[in-house]
Amino acid sequence: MSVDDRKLEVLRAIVEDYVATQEPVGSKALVDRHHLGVSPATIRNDMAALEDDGYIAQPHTSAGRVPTDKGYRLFVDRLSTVKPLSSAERRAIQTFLDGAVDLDDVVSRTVRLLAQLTRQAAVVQYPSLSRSTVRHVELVMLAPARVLVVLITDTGRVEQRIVDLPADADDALVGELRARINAVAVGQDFAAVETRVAELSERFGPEDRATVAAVTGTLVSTLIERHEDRVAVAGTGNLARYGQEFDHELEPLLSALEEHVVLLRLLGEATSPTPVRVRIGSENAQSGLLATSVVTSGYGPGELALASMGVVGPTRMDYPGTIAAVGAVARYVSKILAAH
Amino acid sequence: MSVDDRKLEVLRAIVEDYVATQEPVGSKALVDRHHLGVSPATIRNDMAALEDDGYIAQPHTSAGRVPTDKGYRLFVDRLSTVKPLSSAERRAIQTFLDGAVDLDDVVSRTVRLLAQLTRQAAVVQYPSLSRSTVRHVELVMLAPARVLVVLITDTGRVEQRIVDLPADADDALVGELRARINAVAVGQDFAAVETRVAELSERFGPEDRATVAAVTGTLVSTLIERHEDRVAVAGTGNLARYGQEFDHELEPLLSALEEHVVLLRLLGEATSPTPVRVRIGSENAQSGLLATSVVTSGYGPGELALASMGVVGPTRMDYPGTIAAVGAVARYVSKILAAH
DNA sequence: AATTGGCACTTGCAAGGGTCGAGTGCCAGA
DNA sequence: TCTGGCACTCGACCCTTGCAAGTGCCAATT
Repeated sequence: MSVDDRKLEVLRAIVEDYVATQEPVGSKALVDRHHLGVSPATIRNDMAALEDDGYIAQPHTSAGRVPTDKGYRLFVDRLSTVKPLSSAERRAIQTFLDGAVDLDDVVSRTVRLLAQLTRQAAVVQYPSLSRSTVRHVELVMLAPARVLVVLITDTGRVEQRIVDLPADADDALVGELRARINAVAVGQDFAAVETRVAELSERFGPEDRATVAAVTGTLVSTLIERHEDRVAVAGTGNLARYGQEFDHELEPLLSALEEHVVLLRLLGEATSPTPVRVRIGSENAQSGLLATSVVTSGYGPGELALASMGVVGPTRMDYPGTIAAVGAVARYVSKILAAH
Repeated sequence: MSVDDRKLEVLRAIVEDYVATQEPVGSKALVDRHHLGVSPATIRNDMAALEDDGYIAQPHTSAGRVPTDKGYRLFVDRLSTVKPLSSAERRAIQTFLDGAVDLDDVVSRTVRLLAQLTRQAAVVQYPSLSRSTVRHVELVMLAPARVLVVLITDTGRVEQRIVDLPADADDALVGELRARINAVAVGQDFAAVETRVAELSERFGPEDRATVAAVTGTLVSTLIERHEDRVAVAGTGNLARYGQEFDHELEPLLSALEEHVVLLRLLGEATSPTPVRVRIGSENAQSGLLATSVVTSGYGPGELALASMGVVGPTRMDYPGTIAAVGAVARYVSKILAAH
């Protein structure tokens, strides 16, 4: 085993021990717990080198070493092996998710499942409107000058809005409008709907154009405004267990978890479902989250990821286990959505 | 001023000082800060009596006194005067809530507003399905054997469910079913809908009854299952600020705030919008919430409260301010709902 | 050149001990 | 019924000390 290899092995051991014990780890404990075939003094030299390179640090002079964000990054990228889920966990995923009745249920079950599996805070984004397509648009007259617009997407998501019309409308007009909207919108993604629906009012007589514009305008604004999607959060209590660790940082963290805008940025842009991404500590560049790591994965029925899910926890988390859990849940949810 | 009156005055002073300083309050500090016209020794006697009666307690022998749950209860019931909101707060309520575009928006704005005003965790129940009435039921065919059921209530709430039919249906059947359901359901409360819709299948031919039953069954189960309403939570981070106080109790508290079932029980049965209710510490009889008080108020457009809102905080909270804030927000939201 | 054992050094942490001060309860006197 | 005085209790704080973990460096060994 070459020297560099051993240094990496030492880093791996430090990360694993530190994650397990939550205490700075020294050279002696390291040789005791892991059967590296060398003496503590040798390890000390390696540790000094690792510290020079910025992978580990000591909280104070006479303490053991603690991994830095950079150290965790190296660990995640090159040292961790995928930890397969236990069969109990696998079963938990199935039984937990198979009972879901609709999209809302899938999301709320998923977020609770993730929180429970990882014992951390979980975040699940509702499938993004912007990447899904329209399955149906329904117009319901509530009053002569009031129409409910219901938008149904191919992911099963439903959005509704009430429109006050500039003038009274009758069933015939609404019926025609419904038919025309669906004719141009069904099966299209949202960007396409936006342009195609805008051209609709030309097909109607001048006296109806204001009404048509009110309805299509609402539809388009629903597409745009709700573009910033909803997210579900669970397991914030799990973070309190690490209370000591975050110390006084807990409050901004909890606040951040309530800010959906922040969460969406956190979940980031999901492009394809497969790879699980990890953002560690300061890589987040998000004020309340400098002491946390975020493990995310895209998910969705097809090749494209419609949304993201992930967990938020302390940087000293069990990365292999968390990555495996997030990946497995994302794959399973994707399968469920595809079957729908 | 009679002796009993002074004892109550002492209790009031203790509660106010303790809430302000978060530290046990002694006899000397009491006479200094409040101009009771007597000496510390006299206060001590009163305090001893109050302690005998269980209104206050000392954490340890040589410390000052702290109110007990019973003491807070007496304070809330008889000693606290309503603290009018500042004009800034009043304005905040208006500007914050007036921009709401739909029911979801009203609820999410309300919960954030409450959290901000009281600097505690806020909980708002969505207007209860069970007490509202049906405004419209819409059926949308998604596929020959698949129908989307959309339920719209008079509070503007929309619930949807997808039904897989036992056999293919055509537009005519769905149209007739839609008409009949609306004929018997619109304007009715949910209990009535449940019975009246059940009788519907008799009006259809035997070959369609299974289809009708599938749709009406789904409708009814939506009424029942979604009966347990959704709640919105905000401001959990505010609780972390009291971290020391709750000590290790923070985790179960956060967990409880994620359990919607627990929250709904906490919000309790709202019967009429007006009175603000306060549950103090052990009165909650809810495991994670023994160190917290809950201030709730019903709200709704009419005389009957459709739902509840409230805040959760430490027992040592500013009761007059919190009660005023919750009451004012509840009244304002009720007004908004009535105007809708 | 890499590894190792030894050794001096640093430093946080826990325990012990002493002082301080806030606060109490009680009692005698007004 | 109230008040001043007094002895007492007990946690908070500070300081010291001993301890143990862990380090860095160096000379010796392989």
